[in-house]
Amino acid sequence: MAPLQLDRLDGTAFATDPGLLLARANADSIAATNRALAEFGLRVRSYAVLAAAASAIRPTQRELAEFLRLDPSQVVALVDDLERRGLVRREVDPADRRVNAIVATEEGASLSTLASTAVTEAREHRLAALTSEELATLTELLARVVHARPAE
Amino acid sequence: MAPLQLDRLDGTAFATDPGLLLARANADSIAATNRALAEFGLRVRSYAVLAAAASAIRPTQRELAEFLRLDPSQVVALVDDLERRGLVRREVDPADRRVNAIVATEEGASLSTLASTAVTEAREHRLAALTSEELATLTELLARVVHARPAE
DNA sequence: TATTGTTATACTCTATAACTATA
DNA sequence: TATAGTTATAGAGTATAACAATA
Repeated sequence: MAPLQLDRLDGTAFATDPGLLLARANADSIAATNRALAEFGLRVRSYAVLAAAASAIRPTQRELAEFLRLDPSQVVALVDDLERRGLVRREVDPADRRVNAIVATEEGASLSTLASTAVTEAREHRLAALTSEELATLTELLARVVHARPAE
Repeated sequence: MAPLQLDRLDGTAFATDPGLLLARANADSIAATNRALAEFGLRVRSYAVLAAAASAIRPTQRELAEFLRLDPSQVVALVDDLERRGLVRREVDPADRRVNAIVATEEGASLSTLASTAVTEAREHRLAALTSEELATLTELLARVVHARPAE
């Protein structure tokens, strides 16, 4: 049988550039995840906001922006959309009336659960090349990188 | 001294979602890399094309699109820009005149070298939380994921 | 004064389809 | 017929600044 012909470019030095690998892996991840989310009317970013809203932690819009690497104004648009669809609510903090906690409605919470299952399945298919130990290692290293973000 | 206050959202279940971690790490990576590339008039994507063109491998536009997860039409625009600036050339393949090999000019090659140094420095700063062994592990796992991309 | 959320705007990136020239 | 590259266009995502309400 014919030998597996890997991409010629994968042999070059810059093919091991971590930033480039990150970008390629992320592009694949977004494409596959958006496909998995399409049936729920969600995309990667709206799903992330919904999942955060469905947690017990009652994130503020500011926290969502920081956590998801979004500008606060982008969070406004995402929350507007989810709120119009009855999936999340803005709850004004009585102690500081500038602040909105974003919480999932009952409908939003169950949609989040369904979507989460689909996302997990798509990921397992996509990351089948890794053992579960390797996936755990990858996840832990990425978490360290993300948490250690330098100030500037 | 005050305890380190991690992001509240980092305690939630979806904070360990590999896709989300990938997206957050990539957002940080793109932002930091674009800052490092600004003085060269490059951005992440144009740098990637230039670096590929500066390799010995003479990539075609099709290969660049596949490798960088770009649509072929996006490669046209990126190469147009680099070509206008005298950094790369399109060389028609005499054996198949539909195909262009993208090769760096002398000026493009030296800019690529300078930019590569800046990108590496920015990365070392950004990934200082990882040991070099951990970085090697992260790189290898990402490469496996990227190469194993399922058909659909 | 500083911060949260909001509006407005422009720019970059991505996705799709149709076209041409070669094969 | 099929493939490499191109053009055109629309949509999604990102970046910036200015503003109102609240602290």
